[in-house]
Formats: sequence, C-alpha cells, structure tokens
Amino acid sequence: MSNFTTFEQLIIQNTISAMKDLFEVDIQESQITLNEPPKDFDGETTLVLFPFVRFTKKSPEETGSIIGEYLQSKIPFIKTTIPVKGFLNIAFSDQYWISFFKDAAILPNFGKMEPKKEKILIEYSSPNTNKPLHLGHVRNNVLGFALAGLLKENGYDVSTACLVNDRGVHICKSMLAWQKYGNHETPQSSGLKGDKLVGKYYVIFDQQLKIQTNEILEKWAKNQFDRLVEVEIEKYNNLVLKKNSTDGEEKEKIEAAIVTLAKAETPLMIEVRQMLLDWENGETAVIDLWKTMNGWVYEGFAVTYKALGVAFDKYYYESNTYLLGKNIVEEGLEKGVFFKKSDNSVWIDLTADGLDEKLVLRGDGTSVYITQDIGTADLKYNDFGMDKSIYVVGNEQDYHFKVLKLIAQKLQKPHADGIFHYSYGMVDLPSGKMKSREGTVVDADDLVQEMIDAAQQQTEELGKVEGFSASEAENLYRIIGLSALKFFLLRVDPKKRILFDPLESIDLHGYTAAFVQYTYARTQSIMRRAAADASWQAGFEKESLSPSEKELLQFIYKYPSILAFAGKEMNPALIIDFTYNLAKLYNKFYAENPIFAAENKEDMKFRIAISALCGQLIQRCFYYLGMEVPEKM
RNA sequence: GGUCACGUAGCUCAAUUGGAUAGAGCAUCUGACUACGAAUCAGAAGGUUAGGGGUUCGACUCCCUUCGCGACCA
Repeated sequence: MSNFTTFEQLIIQNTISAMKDLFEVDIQESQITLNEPPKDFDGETTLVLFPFVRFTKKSPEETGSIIGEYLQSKIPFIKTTIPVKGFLNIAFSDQYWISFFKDAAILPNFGKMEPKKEKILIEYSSPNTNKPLHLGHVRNNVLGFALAGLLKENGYDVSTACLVNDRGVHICKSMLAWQKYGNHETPQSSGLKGDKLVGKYYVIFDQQLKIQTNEILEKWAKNQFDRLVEVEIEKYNNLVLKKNSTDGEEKEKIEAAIVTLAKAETPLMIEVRQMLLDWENGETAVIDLWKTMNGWVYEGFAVTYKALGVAFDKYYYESNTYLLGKNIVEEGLEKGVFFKKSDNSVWIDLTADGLDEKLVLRGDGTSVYITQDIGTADLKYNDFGMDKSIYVVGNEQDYHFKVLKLIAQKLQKPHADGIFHYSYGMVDLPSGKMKSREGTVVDADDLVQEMIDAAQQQTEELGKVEGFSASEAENLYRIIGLSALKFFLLRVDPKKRILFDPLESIDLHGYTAAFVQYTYARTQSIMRRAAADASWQAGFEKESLSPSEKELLQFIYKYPSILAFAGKEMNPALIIDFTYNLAKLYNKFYAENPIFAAENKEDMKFRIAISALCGQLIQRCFYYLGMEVPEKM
C-alpha cells in the first residue's frame, strides 16, 4: 500500500487540520469517529460531528458544512459532503476507487501484515488415547488450525503443539478390558482402525463395570459387605437413610453418590487402580501393553488428522510431563505462594482473587491436573520462548485456566502473563448434548465421510462432474465436503456454543463453503478464457464505475482492516464472513456486468483483473483457514 | 450454595465493541437461463433484541433486577 492513502487517514488528518485552521483547536485522532453511512446514502464514510460542536460553538449541521467545505478543498477525491443532523456524510469519486485498485488491491499479498517479532505458541487438539476423536475435537482442530493461519497472516511467528493425554486411569480402562475380553484382537485381525479398536474396549469396560456395580449394590442392599471397612459401611448406610428421606433432584444426587461408592469397590476398578500403579512403577508387561495399544491409537489419529488436514510442529505427551510440576510446588512452598494442610496436601489460596482455595498436590504426594499444567507451561516456554501461549480448550475449563494463569503469576513465571485460554463453546446436537453413554457421540471419521458422501450426491445430481476423471471427481467431493464442515464450524463466534444440525451442515446453498467455492470456480472459468489474450494484465484505463463494480471495490478495500480486526479478536468467523460477502458481491457484479462482451476493451480488462483479484482473495482466505478451493465444480 | 457465560425473525447465525431505519442464510412466496457456469441473480414477507428499571445526545451492546438455559467450583 505504498503510495496509497486510505480514505480514513485522509479524512482524519484533514479534519484535524480543519479544526486547527478554522477554529484554532488541537484535537486528537481519538476524538474523531468515522462510521459507515446509512444504506440510502451513496457514500463511503460518515464523520460524527458531536465531539466538535463544543469547539465550534455552532449547530451540528453548520459545523458539518464548514468542515465539509474544508475537506472538499483539500481532498480532490471527495465528490460530495452532506451534513445530516450530527453526521457528515462523505462521498468519494470513482477515481478514488480505481486508484485504490491499481495502487493497492492489485499488489500481491494485499492485506497481509508485515512480520511481527511476537512469537505465539498455539496448543490445540489435546486428544485422549482411550477413544477416537469426535465432533467436539473436530471443532477444536478446525478452530486451532484456522487460528494459527489467521495469526500467521497477521504477521505473528506462530508455532503449534499438541498435548496428548496418553496416560491415566481412563487409558488403563481400555487396556484392562482388552486384556480381559480382547482375545488378542488387533487392528490387523479385526480390520478396525486402531483408535476405534481401543475405544471399543473402553466402552466394553464401562459396560462390564456397570454390571459389577449393580452386583455390588444388590449385595449391599442385603447387608453383604465383602471387603468394606467400617467407615465406608457407615457412609453407605447414612446415604441410604438420607436417600429415603428426600426426593427429586436431591434424591438423584444421593443415588449417584451411592453408585460412585459401589463402583470404587468393583473388582474391575480395583484392578484398574493396580494397573495404574504398575504403570507408574514401570512394570514391563503393563508398559508394553500400553505402548502397543497407544501405537494403534496413534496410527488411527494420523489418519483422522490427515483427513482433517491438520498438523502440529511439536507433540507433547503427558506420560513425559505428568511429574513435571512437583518441583515447582516445592519452589512455591518456599516462596510462600502455596501452603500445606495437616494431611500434607498442598494448596493455594485464591480467595483474594475472587476464587477459592485450590489443591495443587494431594496428601499422598500425587499430582492433580493443574500441577502438570504448571510444569508443562515451563517446558513449553523453554522449548519455544514464546511471548504468548494460547490454549485452545473448551469453555468448560474456564475456571481451570484462570487458576493456572493466577498460579503462574504468583510464582512470577516469565511466561505467566502470556498464558491465554482460547475458550470456545461446546458443540450441541439437536437432540441435546453429546453423551458417549447414550451413543449420541458423532465420530470424527464418520462425520467427514458423511460430508464427502453428501457432497458427492449433490454434485452428481447436478451433473457437475462431466469430463472429470474418477480421481478428480473424488478429490472434488473431498474438497467440497470437508470445507462444508469446516465452514459450518468456523462461521460462528468461537466463544459461542454451536448447534450442529447434520441436515443444515450438508446443505450447500446460502451461507456455505460451496457458495464461496462456486464463486471461485467462476472466476477461474473467466481466467481460463482470458488466458487467450493476456493484454488485460498490462492494466486498463477507466474513468467511472458501475454501481456493482464500485460496491465490490469498496468491499475489497475493507479486507486489510477485517484481517487485522479478526487477528486481534482471534476470530476466524470474521474472515469467513468476509469471503461469503465477497462472493456474494462478486456474483452480483458478475450478473450485472458483461465481461467478454463488455462495451469497450478497457472495461473488459478491468473486469478480468477484478475477477482475478476476487479469486485470489477467496483462495488465500480459505487456504489459511484450512480450506481448499476447486478450479471447477 | 457460589462463580462465569449465554438469551436477537419460525430455525441457524450477524451487527465494525455505545451510533442513524437491528442485517444474512435456511424454510415460505414472486420473478430471471438461445447469456462469461442458474451450486447463481433480483424481489416479497418475517422483530417490543427474554421481561422490568437505570446511565446519555444515542443502548442488542454498559449498570441493577427478575425469569430461562448451560458450564464450572466445594
């Protein structure tokens, strides 16, 4: 944008000098507000006059005409200035927009920001190795990838990381169930994807656990307490007493507490806890099984990640990091940030910060999640030295991250202030929340495949793949289906929760990726035809614009500020919205302005050039958000 | 019990962070292919922004309150 000045800058600078020259007042840039003019006014911007009235000592309307006259004398590009009440509507000439196109928009990487020094690490995805990825992970992955792309486009030095939760009780559950009921089943022998196979045994564990729990409950009801100590029996009896004296919600809570008590006493849970201890002690048999099964899962995840098109610069594994925070707890005790209770457990008091007391180390010396996260934050800082550490994690963990940041700050960690929880909303289904127990979880692989199938069906119905080879057609379905899914997930504000309606998500009309992709394919169709005569690339001479040409340029003009704002807000939905509206305006332009049948050659050259630009912009935005565009569809 | 979010057209989402008449898509209804691609375009209809109060030139946006839905913390 070297020799091009935005109209905002022109107005702001000249308004400041107007106030100086005409009223001898020094005003600040911050006192100047520019709005978009109302729809019925054909102009580009509106200067809000209220802030100046007290200096001019005149009515808003009079103030407007005086400033307007001044601006017109200083800025040749201004066509009209019209004061209405407290607002000065300003219209620029077509020449201004033509010069914008020639001097700014046409440049490669229009809108892309200069590299910044700031380093950002984005952690996202965070899978568990006990079950396959589902729709919730898909939103996380798609968001994380798009955020990384958006911030790169804003000039930041961005790296990505994936923290794999590869250890713990839940992992042992899959392992134990496979050991007991698996008959040496492998991905090869069963034909199941590795993560699906392991997930299957996680479900089996849960089913068996339920059976054993009920057995225990039946026994307890008959006063048969096999290995329960006195205290526990008393606890149980008290709960039963309480349960019988209440009803409604309270009763359900107590029933749940009884079930929890019984679960802990099942042979399966006892074995699982032992397995976890064995794992922690590094017993070969358990470690081997763990490595084998996790290996299966990683093979499965690799397939899903590849299908989704996401990748990471670095993987972290909890099996390597889960002990990390402990020495920091010691450090914190010395500094007096933490304190010890009589049972030896270590806590931090956050009541002064509006939270409560939070456990950081259990009485038996074992870690809790927050302990590990403190340690991992240190590790990541040593590896990357980033200024900002973004965690793409659901909003159910808002509290957790508030605590994490506070603790890091109280420990005076250099990375503390850079901790940022990128908190996004949960994905709901029309039937309500996804619940694994009720089998309403939407599997990531299935979802992607369904989207691709839907794209194929609709494309074939329209007869759009004539002349495509089989592999070209297949690639097209993948591009359309996958983008439809990503666009659907990215188009809403990340902070808000999403209602995922499968029927709506496979619709390829309206506010969808396919609409934008179709527009791109249109521009490429133009480019193919234009290739015969390259004279348009040399430029054009043009004095005035048709309404839809002007509208299109005015919208393209906003791209740099939209990109900057989206980056600042870390909101990919704003870019999605830009691509959709760009496509919409291009389609309008396309319907209203003949290109190859234009009245004169200069119009034709301009229209080809603007088609090229629209295509490039769509492609670029889609690309850094993680979506592809087809040349034909 | 406490903390934090959210509530906008029948449905799914916007609204440049306090600006003029609250905008899109889906669904519904009207039009436009012998045109560079109709997966498109043009148009109609749809609103007491959950209710009430306040702050000011001006409130979907900020404050208080009631209701509703959700998440988290003992």
